[in-house]
Amino acid sequence: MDAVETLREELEQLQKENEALRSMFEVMSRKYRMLHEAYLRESNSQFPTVCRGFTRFERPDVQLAAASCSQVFVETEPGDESLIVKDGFQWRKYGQKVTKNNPSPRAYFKCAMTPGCPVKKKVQRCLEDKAFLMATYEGQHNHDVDPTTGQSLSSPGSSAMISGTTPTSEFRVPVLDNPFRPSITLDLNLSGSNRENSSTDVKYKEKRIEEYVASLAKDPNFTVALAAAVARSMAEQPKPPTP
DNA sequence: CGGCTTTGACCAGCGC
DNA sequence: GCGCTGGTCAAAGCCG
Repeated sequence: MDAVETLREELEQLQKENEALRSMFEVMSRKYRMLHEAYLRESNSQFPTVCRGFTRFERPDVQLAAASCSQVFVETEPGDESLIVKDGFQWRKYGQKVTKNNPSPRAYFKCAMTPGCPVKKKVQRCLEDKAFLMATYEGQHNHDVDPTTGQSLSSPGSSAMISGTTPTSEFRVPVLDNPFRPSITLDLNLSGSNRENSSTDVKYKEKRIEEYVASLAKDPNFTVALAAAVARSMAEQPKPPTP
């Protein structure tokens, strides 16, 4: 009988923790919605300025003047194990390593469109969600996009969505002028998603929430990450009218 | 045959 | 000084 009682206590404890986490997540979601609404209001009045550094650039001069280091998250097809990010440029792979914190190998690429182009990129599967590839761009292209491809420019700091080349979706976390600035990723679609409600899935959700809350508590750049999430949300919506 | 990818080796930076 | 880790090099193999 003691075992049953112990289990019951553990269950109650877990329920309390679950409730606490749920409350925290609801607060997060509420704050996200408020920020998102404020962002939409702001972007309606001064859209190009607000979006600088995030997901939508329309002007090539803004693209070329943008930051020299950025990260892109690219969703891949299920079962696609390759580390190829289609971004309109030609890349030569020069190395691959398995890093300490991620069992997936990291691939190293150099821009191969012109011999002297200094741009490099690193591509690694996202640890939290293996459906995503994380590409880190360093440097700036000293040339324009290959006109034969007809694809939009996607140099570091620019963030034009790649049209017609890939069915993937992506959002970009700008690292601005500091390439060593840490960044975190947020999947704010967690609430209200259509995941199955199996027990393993509930545990998965709880674990994810726990991870998010922990990372938020530790990371002073929450605002940056939240802005990136807003940018992602913007990217998934129909393009707002430009003035 | 030339260009690209793969992969083991090598090097530099950093922490202990 | 040593070991660990990330980044780069370069030889070998593959493919069109």
